[in-house]
Amino acid sequence: MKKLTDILEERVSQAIKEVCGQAYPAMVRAAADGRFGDYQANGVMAAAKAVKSNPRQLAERVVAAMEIADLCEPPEVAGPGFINLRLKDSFLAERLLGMHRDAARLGIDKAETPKTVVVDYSGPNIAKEMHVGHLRSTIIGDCIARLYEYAGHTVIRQNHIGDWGTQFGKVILALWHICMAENLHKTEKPYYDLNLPDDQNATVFFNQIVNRHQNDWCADSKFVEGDGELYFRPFLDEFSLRSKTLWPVLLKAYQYVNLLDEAFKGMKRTIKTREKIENGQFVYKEISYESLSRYITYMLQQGGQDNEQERKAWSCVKEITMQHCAEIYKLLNATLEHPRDTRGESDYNDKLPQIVIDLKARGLATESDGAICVFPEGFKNKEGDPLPFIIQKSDGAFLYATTDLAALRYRLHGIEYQGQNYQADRVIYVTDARQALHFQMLFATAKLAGWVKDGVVLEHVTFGTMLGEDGRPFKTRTGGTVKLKDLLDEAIERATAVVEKKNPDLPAEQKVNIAKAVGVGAVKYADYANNRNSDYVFSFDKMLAMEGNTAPYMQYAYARIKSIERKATGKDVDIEKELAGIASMTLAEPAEKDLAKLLVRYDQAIAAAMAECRPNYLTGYLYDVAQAFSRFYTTCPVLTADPESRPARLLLCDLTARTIRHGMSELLGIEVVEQM
RNA sequence: GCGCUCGUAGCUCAGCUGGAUAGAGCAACGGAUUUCUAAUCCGUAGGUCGCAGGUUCGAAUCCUGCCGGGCGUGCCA
Repeated sequence: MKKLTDILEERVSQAIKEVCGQAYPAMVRAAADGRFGDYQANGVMAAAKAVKSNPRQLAERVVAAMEIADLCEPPEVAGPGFINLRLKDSFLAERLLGMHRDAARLGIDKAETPKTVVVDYSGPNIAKEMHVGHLRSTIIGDCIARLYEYAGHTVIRQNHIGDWGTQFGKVILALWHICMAENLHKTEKPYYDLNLPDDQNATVFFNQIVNRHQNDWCADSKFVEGDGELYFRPFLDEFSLRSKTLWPVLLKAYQYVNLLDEAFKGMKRTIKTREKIENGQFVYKEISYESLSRYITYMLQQGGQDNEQERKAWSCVKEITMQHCAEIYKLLNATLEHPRDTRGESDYNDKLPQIVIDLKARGLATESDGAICVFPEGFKNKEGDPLPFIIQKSDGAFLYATTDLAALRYRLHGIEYQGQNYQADRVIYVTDARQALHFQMLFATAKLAGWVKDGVVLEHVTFGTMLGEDGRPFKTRTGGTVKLKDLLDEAIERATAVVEKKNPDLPAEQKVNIAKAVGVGAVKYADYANNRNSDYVFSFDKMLAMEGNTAPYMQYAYARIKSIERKATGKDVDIEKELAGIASMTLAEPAEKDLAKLLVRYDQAIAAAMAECRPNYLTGYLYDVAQAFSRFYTTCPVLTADPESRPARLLLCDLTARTIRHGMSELLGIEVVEQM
């Protein structure tokens, strides 16, 4: 079905055009106040100004010229020139029935011209657990992807994971430590399980570790010293089979390597390493222990056969991390589990030099203080000088600006996705607001480079910070970052307690499912319900409250409807038959009418949420629906209603349930439950 | 300094390209349950929309200035 507001807009605009001799938008909106009608057209006042006539009189003439009797009661002119529209019962009924007939899409059409939309979101880092900082990007991005997909566009999700940086040497080292602990120190407690000594004994302790490290390295030799063929390679070969159990160990070992790195700053310890040279021979050299992880990173980034173990280790770590992320995505109901949706920094690695070469060749990038920079117009630094977008550091290394440029070019020029080639019409980045300047410069640079065709939209969808109840960034009591898993587990735990209290007689398995839906749903919904631009205060108590604009409230409304459906047969009500028999309906009760009028606005709510990538427009709408339903529920009995009014009430229940289910489950990725 | 962003009821927040008397929830107070899940509903009270100008028939919304918070601002991401 055509969008309701579009239909009204068209009719009123047509009348304005007839009266004024020129087109002006009718600006049809849902009425601010029910007493003014259902919709109001605000455009006449602006049109009156343009044609220099009295707005009230113009409105009268527009009303006279308007052909809308099939849709609305006779329109009224009010105030300075508003036109108030009240939907005819017959038209309202027609819309409701149209929604009812279209089970899959609730009467909402797909976009006439489907676009290719890239949504870049979540972006976790390798070898780290997802934490609360990833929550907003993941779920807001997911909602945007779902919205565009539902609207009929081709959505390409891009999880731009942080899998290529200076920390990878450390991660590989951590993996190696695990391997050595398992093979050479079976009887001892691994170092990464030990508490570190205090300052006094630290030097001795750390020296022991380096010595052991050196000895281990020498011991792991089969063909030549330190080739890692004895232990490390077999370890890596079997890694996949054990990845699940190794994940927590890796996290610990990685932390431990970080500690070592800190501890060895300035200690001037050296350690032996090897490097393969041209003729196939190894050369050995001593490097400072401090720089070991950087050295491994260097080897990794060199690529090639000689550094195969580093690459293998790296890909093992990537695999294990993505398994962890997939679990979180599954729990969150984020549609980002498929490997094709992940394309991280490393995928662009070999494209980076060319990006710099191209930009230099076009004269866009220049050298400044040793770094290669683009200076897009309009960006200034503290001194008022042009602000650089640095694409290559003075030491020759590339940075995230370079990677982002490569990724953007890939998205604009040709994406390989499910065996087809796409070019993005729209690229949406979902990251926190602190990166706004970076993306402005990124987009400006891409435009300077001529990569962005006319009509292509680059968009940075920002969001604010999650705050604790003290109003400061959300942290654990000890000041650490909160793991996403822990956060969700706690939400589920709290929800379990509520379910247990409210509905102890449900089967255990069902209670588990309800607690998960309610707990995770509460966290997601609370985030969605906030204007994404503002920082928001995270509170379990508020989001799990059953009152107010919360997931449980929505889920409860849905469960009540399902309960009516279950009880129908016991009261000799054949819902399907009654729904099928509806040809027209009268909605006598105000609560019925209010609910009905809200239901036909679903298309508008989705359009608004999509236009500005604001999930809170959708939650706001769904909350209105749920509230209207709750009022209806208390004043209008359904199953025991008169045979004349019952079919309409059943229809309202059915549409409410489907709207809530669709909005919550399909668009927000929040499960609804049959009982709670 | 400059840029971005926020400032709305005691608290947490909505407010959809400017639209009529600014809305929810919590907290407070009062009411509703022999009837489909009271995890609900109804009512009362609570606001100089940070401040001051400006544009407009009309401003929480747009513009300017100021005040206050957060973030960013050349080799981290």
